[in-house]
Amino acid sequence: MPEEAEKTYTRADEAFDCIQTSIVKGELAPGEKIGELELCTRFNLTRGPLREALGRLESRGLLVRRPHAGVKVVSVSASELVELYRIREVMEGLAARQAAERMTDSEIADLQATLDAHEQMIDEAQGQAYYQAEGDYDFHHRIATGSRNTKLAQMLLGDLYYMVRMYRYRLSTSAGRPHRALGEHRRIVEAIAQRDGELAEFLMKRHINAARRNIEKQIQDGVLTI
Amino acid sequence: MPEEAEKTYTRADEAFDCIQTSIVKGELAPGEKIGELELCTRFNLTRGPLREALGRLESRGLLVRRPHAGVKVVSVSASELVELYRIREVMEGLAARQAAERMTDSEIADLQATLDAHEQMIDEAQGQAYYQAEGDYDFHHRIATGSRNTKLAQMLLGDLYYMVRMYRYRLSTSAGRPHRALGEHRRIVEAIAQRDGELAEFLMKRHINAARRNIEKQIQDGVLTI
DNA sequence: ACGTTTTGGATTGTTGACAATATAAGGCTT
DNA sequence: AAGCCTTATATTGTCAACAATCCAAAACGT
Repeated sequence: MPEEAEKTYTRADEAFDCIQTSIVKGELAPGEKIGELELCTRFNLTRGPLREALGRLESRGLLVRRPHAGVKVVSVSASELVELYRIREVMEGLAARQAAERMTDSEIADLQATLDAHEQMIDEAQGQAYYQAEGDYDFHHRIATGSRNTKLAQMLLGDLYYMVRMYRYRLSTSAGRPHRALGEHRRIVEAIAQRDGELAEFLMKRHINAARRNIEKQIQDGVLTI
Repeated sequence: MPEEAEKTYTRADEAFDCIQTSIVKGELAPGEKIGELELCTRFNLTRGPLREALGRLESRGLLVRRPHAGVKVVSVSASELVELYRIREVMEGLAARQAAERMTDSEIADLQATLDAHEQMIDEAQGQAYYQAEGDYDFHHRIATGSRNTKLAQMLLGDLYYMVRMYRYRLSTSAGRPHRALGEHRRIVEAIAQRDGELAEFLMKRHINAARRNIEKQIQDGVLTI
């Protein structure tokens, strides 16, 4: 047999995943105060593992906790969301540069293939923001892991993306943006394929910059109220 | 009365702080396997709060945990340490730029004052690496918080610095480096005082780059074996 | 009627006992 | 003698009861 990376899952892991996805999907709204007992009944577990999971979620910044007072889902202000994109800009810029230096040829080929798939998704699911977002997430995910920088990938995938995705669900991507974003993705992968790390970094930073400006515009227009 | 931000500390918070500092100070060596009972007796607490603290520490990447097998302190390889500095380069570059835009005049004055204090420390405690490291930490800490970017500060202060400090204790700063580092700090603060964000970013990136090269040299020379 | 204090309820923090699992030692087979 | 399997121990994961704390509603005084 090739490889059995089967990790035994504990109840706390389970709780962590469940609550995290619930927050990201918006089933637990930002700012909402949640009781431990309520969570226990909802996810079928006892308070021991739950509290361990809450500790992890707090440390990741998805929850805020006041002793004896309870837990509530973190609510990110509009300005804080913009700040998140400023961080993404520099970190993913680095990830793109290191990915250009370190991704294998087959990984790059895979990446190009997924871009084709994304294009189809955009054409088919015309305006289905959800699938566009998933495709975008997939792209950035691959670059992060492709950087071969363990901590960088961990910070991007484990911290930033979850917070960004919390708001992806309510962000209306403006009309032409998906196609333009795909084009930007293509150029980034081209730079990576040519092993031009400097260019990949530049293009990735500009790509996220554009996304940030798009959000700032929505905030100004009052479309996005947080 | 002005403001009472007195937070009630729970046993789990206590455990978290204790274990974290123990790891950073090297009292718990990297790679060391530690039992829960041992930790309980050492820090005088029971397993409930302890496990919550362990969850937080794992999520921050200071521990690795295998179900039913135990916890062990994370051990960062030499190459991973270098990668950490690559992340610091871009993130602290951003922090410096935003600090230049957002720090108050009095904060900047304070920062300049601390640099004077650092200079004295370096002169007095000739070669006392510990105090140099603390001064250096203080400088970077102030810039991170001065950026007014909550998440950025959280990631730098809560994640990266602890991992870097784990190794600061065993890194021998090369002969002339403290003075040169102080000079670099001075120029960064100058740029911030002039509200030149672009320059501050550039200088900060170069500063951390130099620190990284210093470490790489130590690794090559075999001084630092991880 | 409004603000302050007090008390009750509910929720969180903590504890110790119980169940499940991995590591390690010992015996068996080849 | 070496390798595999079995078993025993110790450690971790889980649970349910107890204690401490905060929040809100009611009672009191002004």
